[in-house]
Amino acid sequence: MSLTLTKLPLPLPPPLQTSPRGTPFERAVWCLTYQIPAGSFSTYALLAAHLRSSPRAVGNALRRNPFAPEIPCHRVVATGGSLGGFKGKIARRDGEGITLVEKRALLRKEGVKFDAAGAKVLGTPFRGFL
DNA sequence: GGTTGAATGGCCA
DNA sequence: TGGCCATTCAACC
Repeated sequence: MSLTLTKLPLPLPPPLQTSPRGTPFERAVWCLTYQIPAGSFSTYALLAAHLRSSPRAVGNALRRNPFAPEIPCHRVVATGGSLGGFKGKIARRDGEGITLVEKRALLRKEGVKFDAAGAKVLGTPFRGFL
């Protein structure tokens, strides 16, 4: 599906400014993810809706995110509030990794509320994308 | 209510 | 060209 990404009116994350790598679609996903403010969260479905694509492609792009902690991909959860997949770890260039548990802890630290079970996020997903 | 299967979109080897 | 996924929805126990 062809996207009109010739010139995204989106704030370009610093990592992307210095590294113009990635496909236009991936960059679009990363830009949208970067717009999610701390203490908020969004879903794959919402990102997909804005990009006129499918959640599967969004997850694919986030998985290919070369700037794991810089781009707040941890603020993107699955529909329903589930944290979704994280493949257990996010591979970092240093070999470090962020586990699903740390992802949840990070979100909670930013102010995101979780349910009693701690498996789902509470509140309204951020959808104020440009 | 929880689990399984199929559909879908884009990227890499 | 074929296969791989950080999803989602619907149907079936």
